[in-house]
Amino acid sequence: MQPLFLYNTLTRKKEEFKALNPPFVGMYVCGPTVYSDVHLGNCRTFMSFDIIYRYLTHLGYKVRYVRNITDAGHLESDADVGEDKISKKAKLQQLEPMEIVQTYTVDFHNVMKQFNALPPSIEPTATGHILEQQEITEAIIKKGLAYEVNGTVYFDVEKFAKDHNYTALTGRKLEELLENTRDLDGQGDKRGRLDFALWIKAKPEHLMQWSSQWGKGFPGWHIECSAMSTKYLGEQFDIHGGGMDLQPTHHTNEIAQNIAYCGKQPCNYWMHTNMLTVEGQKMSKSLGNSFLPHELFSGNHPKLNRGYSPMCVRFFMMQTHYRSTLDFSNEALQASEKGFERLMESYKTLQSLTASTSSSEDIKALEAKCYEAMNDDFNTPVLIANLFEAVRIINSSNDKKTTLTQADIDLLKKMYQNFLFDVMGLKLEDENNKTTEVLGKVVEMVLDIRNKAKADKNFALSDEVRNKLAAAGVEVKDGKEGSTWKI
RNA sequence: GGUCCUGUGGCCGAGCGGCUAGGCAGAGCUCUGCAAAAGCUUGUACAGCGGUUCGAAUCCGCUCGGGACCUCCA
Repeated sequence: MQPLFLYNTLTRKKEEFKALNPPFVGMYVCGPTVYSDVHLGNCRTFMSFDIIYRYLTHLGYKVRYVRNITDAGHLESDADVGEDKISKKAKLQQLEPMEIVQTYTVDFHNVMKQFNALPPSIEPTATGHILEQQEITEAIIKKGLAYEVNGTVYFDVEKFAKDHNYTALTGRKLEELLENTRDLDGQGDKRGRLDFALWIKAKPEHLMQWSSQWGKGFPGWHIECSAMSTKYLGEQFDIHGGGMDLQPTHHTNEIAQNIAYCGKQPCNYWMHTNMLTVEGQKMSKSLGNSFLPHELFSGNHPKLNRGYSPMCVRFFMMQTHYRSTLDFSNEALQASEKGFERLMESYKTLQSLTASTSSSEDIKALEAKCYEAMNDDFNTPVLIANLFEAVRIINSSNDKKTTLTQADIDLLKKMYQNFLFDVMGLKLEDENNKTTEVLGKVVEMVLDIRNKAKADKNFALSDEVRNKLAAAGVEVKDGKEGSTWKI
């Protein structure tokens, strides 16, 4: 297996990936909270990990990819006075909390399918693992690293930090965190300012609550990931991922919980994806500057000139490295769309290339560069740059300006299959249905007639036909060996 | 306020001590009845000011922008 390097947030550098138990790989990614529509920022993270999942699989690893669904509801503030998001929405719409969960889970799956993201191997829900969360909470209390006050259980961060590095993931200093944490309401029961809840006492009106030895309540915000990753991937696994915004609080606390529970770091590699921005600002639900995926597809949004297909958006995202911020704009989207079309067009051209006895291009070297790019922390922008080199070669061979042997043509086909379709998860947009089939025949017939006009040098008529077809959305291109067209 | 990240040609976006990124847009050429497509050629970019070095977009310092986290968020 070829060496793969990835950036580990824990060590803040690129490291060679070594699976704990090859060829098996355990990967956990923090999934969405299903209390409203997924927005593009979520999608970007999941698409980045989709590529990572696909590439690991391509390299021959047997990956168990676990991505949770947070359906138990998180508090609105880091204190036990908030109301959980899911039940808030539920009251608003007069729906059962699980009805909200169901609606948005289905919506989430639909969107990810449109983006051609593979489903994870296991997609566990927080509400399905209440017992596991309670067990871990209890175990942490027994270790003396958590305490119960009035039905709420808190993790004792300062006590934990005496024997362990609480801030390993961020590299911050504990003292600074203690000094800089803002004063928040409702922190009265906590012993330390950094302490966080493992189990929260529910008020009677709280819709989502479960029985526990500490009374009626619901799990804290970080414990679900510890519970589910441990259950499905073991106490230690290979990769843990999520958005960068989860790093300082959610993931830091998750590590603390795992170490408190079983004495081990949950995983060797922590990977974080960067944020999506709109006009320079983080796209976020709370800022209200997010587009919904369907708004992007339809173009039905004040900030968008028109719609962009899911594959175009996926390609657009792949043109930026997962650890860089990605800014959304119409111009950038349009530029990507053109590039994407050219790339996909070249795949069709590749199918009809004629072989020569020798090659004027080094396809093997190009393939090696593609692997090199992906092995360097999943550098999809560089991979795409290499694929555009392949586009140039294919087009130029089609123009008879370069030559390729059959073996090289086959290798190019393999590269497209491997990198474009299997690893990047792009696909040709669907054009196969009866209407287009009939339309194809009609266009061919019109072009036949037009060719007769051309043969008679009746260019006025042939141009008129071409213009009218163009107006109807059919683009005609005249080549040496006849005309081609596309919609 | 604290901690950290970031600033690349008209736009997007890689690179992160010496070697072409790439895409989109623009210009020229080839091909073509014309057009389109495609190919080829073309851009003397690295916020500013200092410093380290034989050599810096890439390392260090300062200044000025932008952003993230510190509070639920992918």
